[in-house]
Amino acid sequence: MEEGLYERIYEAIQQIPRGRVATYGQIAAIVGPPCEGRTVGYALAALGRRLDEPPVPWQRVINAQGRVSTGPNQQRLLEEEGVVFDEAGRTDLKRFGWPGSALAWAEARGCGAPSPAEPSEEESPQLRLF
DNA sequence: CACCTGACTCTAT
DNA sequence: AATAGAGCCAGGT
Repeated sequence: MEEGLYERIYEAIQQIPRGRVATYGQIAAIVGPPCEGRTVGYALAALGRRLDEPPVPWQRVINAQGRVSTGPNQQRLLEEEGVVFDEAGRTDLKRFGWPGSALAWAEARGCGAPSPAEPSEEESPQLRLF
């Protein structure tokens, strides 16, 4: 069953937990090429004319600058989920960014099974929620 | 079948 | 830090 590229994008977005945000680029990375940040934006733009079930939490997708792309309404929806924005309308992706994206990305690459021999482990991308 | 639209990201000034 | 410009794809009419 061949689903459109947009469908895969929607599913990736549906994996973003409440109170957490992901960037367009992040979603694109999860879906994989030829999906790019803008493609995600295009897919979401098309959402306005489609009712999906379950609904796609489009509000949790923001741009790489940590700012919403659709206007103050989206920001308000996120604030109701607990996401905090500063006066410049930016949020700290280190705190509210969806950390699960890295895992989803690895899965998409078929790296579900960690290799027994993993040399370079000197520098871990330690995700600190603080 | 061709044309048009659309919610991004990066790099350089 | 802010602004400007270039690159790119899928879906609907």
